Amino acid sequence: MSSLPAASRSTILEVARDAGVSKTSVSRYLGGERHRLSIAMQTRIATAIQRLDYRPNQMARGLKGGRSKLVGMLVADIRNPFSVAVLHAIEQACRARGFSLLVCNTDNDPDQERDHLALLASYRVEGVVINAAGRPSAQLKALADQGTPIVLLDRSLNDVEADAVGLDNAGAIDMALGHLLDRGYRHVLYVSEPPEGASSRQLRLERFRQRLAQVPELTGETTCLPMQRDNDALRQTLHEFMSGGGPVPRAILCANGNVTLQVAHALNALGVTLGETGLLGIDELDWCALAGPGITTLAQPTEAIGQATVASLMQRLEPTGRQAPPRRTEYAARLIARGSTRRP
Amino acid sequence: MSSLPAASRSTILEVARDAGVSKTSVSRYLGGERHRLSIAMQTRIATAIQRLDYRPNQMARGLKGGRSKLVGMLVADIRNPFSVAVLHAIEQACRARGFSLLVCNTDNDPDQERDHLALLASYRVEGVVINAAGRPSAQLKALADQGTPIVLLDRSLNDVEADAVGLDNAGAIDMALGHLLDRGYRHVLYVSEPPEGASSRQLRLERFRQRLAQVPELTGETTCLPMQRDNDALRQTLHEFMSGGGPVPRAILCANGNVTLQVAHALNALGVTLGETGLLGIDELDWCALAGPGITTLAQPTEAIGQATVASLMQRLEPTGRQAPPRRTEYAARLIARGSTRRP
DNA sequence: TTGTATGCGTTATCAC
DNA sequence: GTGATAACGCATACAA
Repeated sequence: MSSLPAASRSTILEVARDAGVSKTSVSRYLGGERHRLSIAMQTRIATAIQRLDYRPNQMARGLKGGRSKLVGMLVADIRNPFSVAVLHAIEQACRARGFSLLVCNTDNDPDQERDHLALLASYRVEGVVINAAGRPSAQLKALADQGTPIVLLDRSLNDVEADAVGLDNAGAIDMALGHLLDRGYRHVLYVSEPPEGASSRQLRLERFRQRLAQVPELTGETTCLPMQRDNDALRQTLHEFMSGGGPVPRAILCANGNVTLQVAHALNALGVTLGETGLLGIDELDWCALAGPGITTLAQPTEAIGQATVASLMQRLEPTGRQAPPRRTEYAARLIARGSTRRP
Repeated sequence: MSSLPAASRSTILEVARDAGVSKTSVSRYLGGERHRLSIAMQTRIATAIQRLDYRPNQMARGLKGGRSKLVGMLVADIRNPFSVAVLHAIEQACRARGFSLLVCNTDNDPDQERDHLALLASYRVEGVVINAAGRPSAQLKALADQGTPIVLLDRSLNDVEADAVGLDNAGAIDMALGHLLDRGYRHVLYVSEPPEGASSRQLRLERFRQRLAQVPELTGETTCLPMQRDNDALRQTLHEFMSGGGPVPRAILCANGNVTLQVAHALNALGVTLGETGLLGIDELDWCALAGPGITTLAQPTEAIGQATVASLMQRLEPTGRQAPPRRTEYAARLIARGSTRRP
């Protein structure tokens, strides 16, 4: 059995010929209109499809009806475990509904984001999930005008009308500060990446400051730094905080998983004892139980977030759901207390 | 400025009309044949494209020439940081060459793998990168016969002719055992996930046994377990190893990053002191420096692996490269020594 | 240098 | 029930 070189895929026409029927009938068979065909024809078509190992060409299908069966997803940082967890849930949900996911990583670069958005449009994706890196409002508006539903993931864009799904950021900060207070900490350093262009970062930062003003038992500071590896600036900042003159005991609150990682590295380098100095991070990471006495975290319900995202999208795809006003879906964080917030 | 509902995207025909030229000329303009057009026409077309915000429809484009500009990637476990790192590199490389990446996660499920492979075929992807979960030989053969280049990532499939890229597994095991020997360990437990269907796991396991037979100073055991969370079986196995009667000092060698994580959790629960008992893991993870005295690892060059993968694919896409015999590209691991292999 | 005509594989609109 | 046939948006052989 010699394999023919470049045996081009069979088409609906070949199936029709093989079965001795018309293209139309085959198309109907595939398009969920079997009930309109005679049993005899159904079986003949089924046989032909099997024999030729026929697979419909999604390109052609998309060209004709505008139904690409594709959902596009823009991820700001594919190496972020939180993003991947949500991505995973989204992919499953899409798949369950007959959609495939075209994933684009923007590496937090607005330029790449713009390019990728254009790309997704050119593939006529039927919906877009975007974990925005910049403010691609123009592109998104173009998509929206074209009738493509958009869901904003984790980060909102206030100048674009779209559903949004994410964490209850204010609630998370409240939960974090409540826990730290419970555990007896009195002075908190909030460490974040620069909040520009990431609404969730802004919201968390804002809420932190707000709560500080409201809760007299608590004082604190904030610092925003880019989080590369071997971060001297971060180490320096932490060092100053640790040796500063504020109230004690002190604690550090990390705005997201990436920050938690870098802060943990820096504290490690500084020889800080976790617990004595509190440490709490937003985002659960699979190693948090392993670092020192374990790092206390606020887990985001990634599965629920992913499911809600796709649910929103699918609703907008229904003829009835198109017009509804934008809706924001928020989920509460879940506290996972570990040794890093247990004072000796 | 009221936004028109569902303002359908403009087509090449509208651009042509707007510019007062023929479709063909516009098509040429976009297809990299501008040099064949008069300057006047070029500018008119450019203007029209801008004004209409025209974007070529990739679906139609792919339909005509079979050039979907899509590369499909099947990843066995999207939540594995190693896979994501390689995925990241592959995406960048594809993008640099004008291709987009259609990513499918199979969750190590051969059924999902088969489905996704069919899906990729239906989108007429021009190449496939597969980090195989099962033995989808039939599907891959169909793709290959159809002329679609395939690259096997990390895991080989011996009954399918395709390029392969991955780690030098034997070399990595040698390096690991050499390091453990250097550091004075004498008895090694090799922990792996079940190797069935993952060639790299098989190769590493085999080599471990082989080296043990060759090196008289070293004795050891192997165990293969599925790596879920809260793994009682694993904890039990490790406990027995630690309290067993073999030579000392003892060390544990983890077959991949996932194993390292679970073993670290189990050792943590058992209260084992790292270093006194050696621990070395294949795959570098970003928290390895943080667990106890730091975990020694063998890093895979994920960037190089990703680049080589795409390079292979692109070579096969050239008319000249189609016929070349399958080629295997292997990269050496890099040792990152930390406290977990430093005896007190 | 530019334009015309045809076809890619599919679905939808008609007729029969 | 079933089958021609016309789009869908684009690239390309061919003609001018």
